[in-house]
Amino acid sequence: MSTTRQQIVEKTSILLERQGYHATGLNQIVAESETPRGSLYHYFPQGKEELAAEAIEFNAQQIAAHTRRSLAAYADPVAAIYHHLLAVAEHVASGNCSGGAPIAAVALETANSSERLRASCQLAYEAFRLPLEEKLLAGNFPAERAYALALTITAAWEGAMILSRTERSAQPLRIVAEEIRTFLLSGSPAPH
Amino acid sequence: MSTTRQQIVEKTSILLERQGYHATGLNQIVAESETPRGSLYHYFPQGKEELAAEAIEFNAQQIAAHTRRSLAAYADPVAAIYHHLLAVAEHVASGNCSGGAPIAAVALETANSSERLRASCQLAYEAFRLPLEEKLLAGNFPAERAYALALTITAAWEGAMILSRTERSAQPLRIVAEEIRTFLLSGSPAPH
DNA sequence: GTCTATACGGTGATAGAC
DNA sequence: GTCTATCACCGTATAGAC
Repeated sequence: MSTTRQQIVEKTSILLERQGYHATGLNQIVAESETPRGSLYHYFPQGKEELAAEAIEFNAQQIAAHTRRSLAAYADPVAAIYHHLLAVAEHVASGNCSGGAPIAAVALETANSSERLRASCQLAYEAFRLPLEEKLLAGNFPAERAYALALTITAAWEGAMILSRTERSAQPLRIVAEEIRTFLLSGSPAPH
Repeated sequence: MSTTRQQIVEKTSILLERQGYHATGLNQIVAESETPRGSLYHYFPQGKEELAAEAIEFNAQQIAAHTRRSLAAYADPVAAIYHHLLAVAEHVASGNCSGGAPIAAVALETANSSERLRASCQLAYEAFRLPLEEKLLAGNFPAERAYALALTITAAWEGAMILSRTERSAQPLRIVAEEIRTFLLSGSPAPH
């Protein structure tokens, strides 16, 4: 797989996360990824929409993989999820981060205007939720509970990302991580 | 207060909710609000940013007022919040809605590029949270719990809005509403 | 595969008449 | 207060040389 192509996709995913779809121009992508101008339409003949769709799917797979690795640190699903969320919160707080809320901006901007990008975002949110759901299932949460809880965690975390970015503070992420932990504990299946 | 001016602000708030900041052009605002082209820079001499800031604050006050009215229907805060969220979910499902997630798109797009709009969004999120917090306080939740819970509800609901828009289904909103109810019940202060 | 040049539409914003 | 005309700029996308 071409390095140039991969560089374009990765840089695009970062810019989309930070600025959203419409604020991210192809000129900026070419400039900041330091790739040849002529390569863009060579690798992505359908233009910006095709590139954005691929960047979103790339971003989603990266996050899903990272989440699975992170959750493997604890056998107990509640502890695993709690520590995973706290680690993400501190990573955001440290500033070494594209922004948090990896695809929310694109999802909101394009849900009504591009079926292709909407579908990519839907796949991405499933990719975010699945590692959580699997971990809860492995910890003996019933299937329906695991689904509803994983969906709720995904929603609460995405919302907390928005609040933290808006307030320029990791505090909302930290608070929501605590509340999620409390909630999961209150509904944990009895150990046997 | 001038009707023309108010029409511009209201239409802008709808378009920002549906499309975000960069996808919403001044031409579209003028056209769809059916206001005179010359009025825009007459009422908003600082241009698009000033108009957007006012639209966000208008939207926030509207939602806060609606939330307070809606929460007044039940004395018990858990029941009040639950029924309020369900009503919003069905309103979104009905389609008579600008989109849900009133300011999330703008918040994400502008958090890193416009201090003014970031500040407006921060105020808006406080306006969303306060009615919930007040209701919980009135129901004898301790102050710190009321704050953390109201913040978490705000985050989870904003995230659920994004998921529902992306999936084109009110199901995420309904599920998250149920989970929030369960969570609040598990942590309710003992009645006396 | 990559480059340069360019077409063409739309953007926010301004000037000046009325 | 409102209208029209116009500005300079930037967006995506394309054509054709190399």
